[in-house]
Amino acid sequence: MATIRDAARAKPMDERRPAAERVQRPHAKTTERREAVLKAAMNVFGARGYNKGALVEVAEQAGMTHAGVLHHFGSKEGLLVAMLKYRDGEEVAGVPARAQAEGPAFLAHLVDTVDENTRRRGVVQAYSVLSGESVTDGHPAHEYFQTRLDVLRVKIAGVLGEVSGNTDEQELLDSASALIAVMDGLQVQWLLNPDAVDMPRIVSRTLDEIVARLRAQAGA
Amino acid sequence: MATIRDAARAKPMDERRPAAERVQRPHAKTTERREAVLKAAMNVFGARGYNKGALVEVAEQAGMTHAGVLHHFGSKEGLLVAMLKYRDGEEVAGVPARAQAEGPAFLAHLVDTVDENTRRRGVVQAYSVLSGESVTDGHPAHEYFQTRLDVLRVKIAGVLGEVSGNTDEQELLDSASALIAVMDGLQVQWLLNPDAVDMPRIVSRTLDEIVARLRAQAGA
DNA sequence: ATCGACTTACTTACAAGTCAGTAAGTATGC
DNA sequence: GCATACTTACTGACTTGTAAGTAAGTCGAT
Repeated sequence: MATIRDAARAKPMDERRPAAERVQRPHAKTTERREAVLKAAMNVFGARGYNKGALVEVAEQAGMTHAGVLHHFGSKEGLLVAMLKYRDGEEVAGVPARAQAEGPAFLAHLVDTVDENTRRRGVVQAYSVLSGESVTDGHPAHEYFQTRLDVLRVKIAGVLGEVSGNTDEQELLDSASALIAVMDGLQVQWLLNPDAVDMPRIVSRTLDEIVARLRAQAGA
Repeated sequence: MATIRDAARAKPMDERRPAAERVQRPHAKTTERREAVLKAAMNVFGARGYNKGALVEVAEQAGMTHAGVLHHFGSKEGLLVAMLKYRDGEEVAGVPARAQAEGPAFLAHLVDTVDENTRRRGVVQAYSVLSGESVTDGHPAHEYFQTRLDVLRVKIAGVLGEVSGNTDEQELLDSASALIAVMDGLQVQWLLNPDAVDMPRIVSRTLDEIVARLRAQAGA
């Protein structure tokens, strides 16, 4: 997104900060309106991707003009980043115990999430599209997915260690990588052919296998 | 890409077919030039994605103008489809025995490919970006990836059956889905953090586990 | 072998549209 | 009265695709 030409075009840093970053927040319904925009962004970026998803369409779905969206988030990139953060926050707020759960509970929640996802196609599509796009040069979500995956890998490796009693760090990280890969990879397959792939069944079976093998290795 | 407006704008069907589809192919170096364009397309679409990848950049890398590219492939969509087909053909031609291999040899070749891919970042990136994009509404590569995954799933399930002696169709297809998911999912993780993920090791270990479990089930 | 008819492989120039971002104004809550 | 939450109007950059022209390759008939 950020090319050399963009830098040349940029105006001297004046008061261009988006509304949300400012100190005061006078209007009562501001948070509400911003959420409407963020939800619209999920729809549009999920359906069309970040590059092809247009601000006008996001704005329309939120009931304002595209300039209104830019008023709130400063730039298209700002909107995407805000949307990603919002999504994370919502998941934590909506299902508070999930991310904080420890041990077996965390793994159970992982499988539950996969099951819920079969009824939330839009969310799955947004995740798959954006994580695919994020590996391109200079994509605004690059860092987000990078740290997300790193954090998740370490977290899962830790829990797998707890559950299995295995202490081989490399083995635990590899297993975590494989589990994440199965979940993410299946999403794409499921989106392209929902009838051919039973995500929850395959994920839970894979998880069982991984834990069983880690236990066996720990015992040996 | 194909909207209602396109249909209205379309000229009466005259001689608008791209060069390649015509009967005669006069110039000797045509195939060579077309290949140069297709390779450029791999680079550009791999680095930026299909939506953000511009024809001008493809053309530049191939040493012509964007109108020249359109002369050969008719449209941007035509170029992408041709590129996808070319890639498949090249793989078969470059490693003739690979796709046709049966039984254990096929599985060994899968792992070999993963290993090779660690030295072909561009190819991996193109595949990951485009397969992610392909789940969006009306993406030109949607059908390509849909059938590619379906074919691969059935093929792998068949080979897993041969190798393990297991005859549970559902189980074999699930295992195939999981194996494909691991390979595809790891690619994204590897692209985002190459040092954190050892693709060949994890894939071959996953494959071993899958075969072992299918054998155990078959024996029971 | 070579001449002429035709096709191919491009180029430059343009059309038409899309998109993010800016500037300036208005209305409304605080 | 002042910042906020917008809107309208506009700009400029970039897009794909088309039209028209030119040079060169190919081929059949001589």
